[in-house]
Amino acid sequence: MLRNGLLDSPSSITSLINMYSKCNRIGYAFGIFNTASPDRNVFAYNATIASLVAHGQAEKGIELYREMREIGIIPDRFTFPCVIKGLSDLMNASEVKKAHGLVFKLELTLDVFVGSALINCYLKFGLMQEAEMLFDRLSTRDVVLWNSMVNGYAQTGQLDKALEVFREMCEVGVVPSRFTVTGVLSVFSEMDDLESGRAIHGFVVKIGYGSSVPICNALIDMYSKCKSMEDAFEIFATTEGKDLYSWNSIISAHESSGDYDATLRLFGKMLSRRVRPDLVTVTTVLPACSNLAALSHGKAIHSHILVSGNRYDTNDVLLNNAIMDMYVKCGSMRDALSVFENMRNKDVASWNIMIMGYAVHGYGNAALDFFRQMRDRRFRPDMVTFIGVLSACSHSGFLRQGREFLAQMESLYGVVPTVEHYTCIVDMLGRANQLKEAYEIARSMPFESNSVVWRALLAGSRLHGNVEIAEIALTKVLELDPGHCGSYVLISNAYVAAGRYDEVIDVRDLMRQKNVRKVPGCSWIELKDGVHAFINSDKTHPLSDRIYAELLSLTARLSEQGYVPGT
DNA sequence: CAAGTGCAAT
Repeated sequence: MLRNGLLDSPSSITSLINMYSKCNRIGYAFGIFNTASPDRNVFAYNATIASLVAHGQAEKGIELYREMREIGIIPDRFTFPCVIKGLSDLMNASEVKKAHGLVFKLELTLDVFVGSALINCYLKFGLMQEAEMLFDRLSTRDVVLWNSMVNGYAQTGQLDKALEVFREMCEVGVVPSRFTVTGVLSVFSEMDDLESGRAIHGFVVKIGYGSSVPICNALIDMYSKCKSMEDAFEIFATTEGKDLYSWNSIISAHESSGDYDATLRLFGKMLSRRVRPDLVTVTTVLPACSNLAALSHGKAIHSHILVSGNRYDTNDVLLNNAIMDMYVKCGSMRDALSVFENMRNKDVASWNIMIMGYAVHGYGNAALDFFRQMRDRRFRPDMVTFIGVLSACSHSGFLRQGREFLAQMESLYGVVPTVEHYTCIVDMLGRANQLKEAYEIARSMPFESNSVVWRALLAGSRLHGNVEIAEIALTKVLELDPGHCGSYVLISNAYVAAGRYDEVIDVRDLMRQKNVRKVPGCSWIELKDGVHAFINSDKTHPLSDRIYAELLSLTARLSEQGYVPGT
């Protein structure tokens, strides 16, 4: 076509580039731009830069911007919005400052689009004063500009400021748009302010935005963050044309309310409705698998990620951490390790997950080995790292090293110990029957003690049948957390271990008096067709006879190996 | 010839 002279004018080239860009064919758009080399004017450059930036290829777009500057093409008011957006994607603050200087020189500062791009960029960089100054100077502040300010404050966590700007915009008579509403709803989600969220919901209906999918999505999220699940589900159920955000929002709502069964169910429903999950979906669903110890579901999601080509960024650290954590919590350190070893980018959390995994599965040496490796590769251990390290010492009985780590974590690594670290130490000493020292630490540690610490001490006392310390610990637990039924069971077991059966009855009485009920123990077992929940002594499962038979033989094999259950 | 803002997970 080009050779035939049908598209020989610069304006047709620009139109063609725009057409391909709109159809998401940036390869073609870029190709047209490249073949049209003698006819490249500012229009062709603008269209191509815009296309590249809009499709996440800011690097290439900025390259073109530099090229057009070098050959002496003067950028115009259409060039800057996409160039600034591109520089903001690349987090290149110094180039933005330069571009801003050029905008000033070319007298384009009063253009709303250029101004808006600059404002958004400064907001993204957290340079609030710069953004405010530009905003104040623009005389024609349209609703888009107001939205940028409201959302900029919302996204940087300055919630009060976001609401202040929102009120100001309403006062000067600018009618909120759909974009305003979603931003303001996110503020109320973050503030856990159900009443204000409901008020916005009312406004949404009144002004006729009720069928906007993004607004419904924001409402789902607001209601779920404000812990009103019924409302969240109601909105979801009535949203016409649910998109990826709708599904991700409702899945996340169930995940954060702790309903992991429903989380997985909704994920399956989403797939059956042919809505394709993305990185956000899987990073929300994986923890649900972890919590249910649903290894096969987790593995299925992992496989789905691996076979989905470029759909997922398999170098994403958070995604890989979620996969590793799932394998750790489902008990497969081997799979976790293989993910860890194949990760190109690792962060402190990646190491922490492995250390904690080895710790709780009883591989104390492996945990400490990973700690040393992480340190040698110049990762800075943090609070969580030391929880893992101390848990490793506790679970594997490395008393000397545990004490050493606690003593050195601040001086050598700059991590100030917290109650949780002391709890690990109390737990460690308790398991090792060093109950006096454990009690001393629980009593005198430099923090307000909490029930978790005393429960750790109680668990240690039970394990070794130390009724005296168990009683002290129980008193403390009940003082700090009166409803905790596990404590009654623990002390009851301590009396059993000490042979003081008459007092076991006292505990049952006490529980009755305090109206405390033991929540039945529950375990999960994964069979071919899914995860099954078992409540202690539950005989309702269709296969319970076979399962209990299997459990009995398992227990027998365990005791042959010298394992004595601590009940 | 053509442009700027929102909602989901860590």
